[in-house]
Amino acid sequence: MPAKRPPVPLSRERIIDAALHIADGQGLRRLTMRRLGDALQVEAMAIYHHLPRGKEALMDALAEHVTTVQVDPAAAATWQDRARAWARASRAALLEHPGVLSLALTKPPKGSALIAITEQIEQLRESGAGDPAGAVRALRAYVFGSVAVEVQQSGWADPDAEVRDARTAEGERDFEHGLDALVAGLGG
Amino acid sequence: MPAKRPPVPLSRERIIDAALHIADGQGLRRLTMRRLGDALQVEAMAIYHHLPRGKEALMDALAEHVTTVQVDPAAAATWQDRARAWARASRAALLEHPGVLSLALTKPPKGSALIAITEQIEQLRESGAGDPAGAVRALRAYVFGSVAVEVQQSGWADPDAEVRDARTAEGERDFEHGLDALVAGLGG
DNA sequence: ATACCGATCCTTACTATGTAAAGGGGGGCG
DNA sequence: CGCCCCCCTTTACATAGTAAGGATCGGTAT
Repeated sequence: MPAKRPPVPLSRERIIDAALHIADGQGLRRLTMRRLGDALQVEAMAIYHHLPRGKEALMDALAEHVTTVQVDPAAAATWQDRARAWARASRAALLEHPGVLSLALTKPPKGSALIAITEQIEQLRESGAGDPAGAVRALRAYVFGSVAVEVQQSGWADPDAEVRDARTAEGERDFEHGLDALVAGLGG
Repeated sequence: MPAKRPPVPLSRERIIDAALHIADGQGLRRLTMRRLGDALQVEAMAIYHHLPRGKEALMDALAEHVTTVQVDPAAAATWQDRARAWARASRAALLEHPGVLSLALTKPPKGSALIAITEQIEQLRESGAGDPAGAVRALRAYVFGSVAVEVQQSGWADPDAEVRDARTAEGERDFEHGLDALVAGLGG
């Protein structure tokens, strides 16, 4: 009497959400197809129907998810303010899921993440930045590095640390401080 | 008839060198105990004698290896020059082994890497930097992020890219440019 | 020399993981 | 009612990490 239907049907979104939950809660190493299946009340192989390339596709999707950000262009007029808004949004997105940070830092941007980057370049160009592509590269580098150091220092990798949120007030202060310096430096 | 001795005896350094070679050449995911054993002309289990905690210890050792840098304090007098020298050395060490970059970015510093950091803080303090710990955090963040973006853009992760060296002239120019801005910003 | 011993390496075996292949059941359409 | 397709399950296999227990060697004490 096998082959029952799961309570709620599977979907790409539900898979990614569950994967993020597991990676954030127990680390990327413990994110396995079978565990992911258990979390979704489904056998592991069911996932392959929604993510045809298996775990590789899952990893790509996770990286894409935490690196895709968009900011309202109307919220800021100068390219400096837009750059800052984008950097803050990126930092927030990455800190929300420290478990997949290594993927975000390692995998080259694809799909929606890549689109978001080109959009950001366009926004900076329109608002008068010189070398907008270089500015976005520098901003991405700054955000990536800041988040990496913040997560390291929050003791997130430590399995027996009660710290489950990588965000700290000190980290935010440092981030804002360096961001101001970087944006100022991009002008010259 | 079993149990022959390997041509040249195993050692922690040889293991780490071989592991770096595999990770750089075929990616972290292909770095397996058995493959590492093959590269060393040894059975996989022999490695555990030199790295008692197994693969976890190996990963820690690799991260430690590419994040341990030292700069001659006599080579630069001002804290700005020392900061720049340290940043350049760190970047070079990380770019030399792009295969283990995700470990370096993710794992908190331990052992010799941690010692090198505290030494660097001390050097900056002695040469007159205000908030040397904050400066080192900012420099580490900048180096990490820059290298991450450089490696991403070099197409290193792409399995069928002929690019086996992540260093580019453009990357270096951007790095130096941002480094100047950051060091300037740290002064205020 | 002989007997022992500890460091180093091998063999075997077990569990966990990713995933290819094929099967089953349920709903919609003819 | 019969057929088919979509979604999920079963089964199976290659590969991974590593615990447990030998085997081999060089050296040391007797």
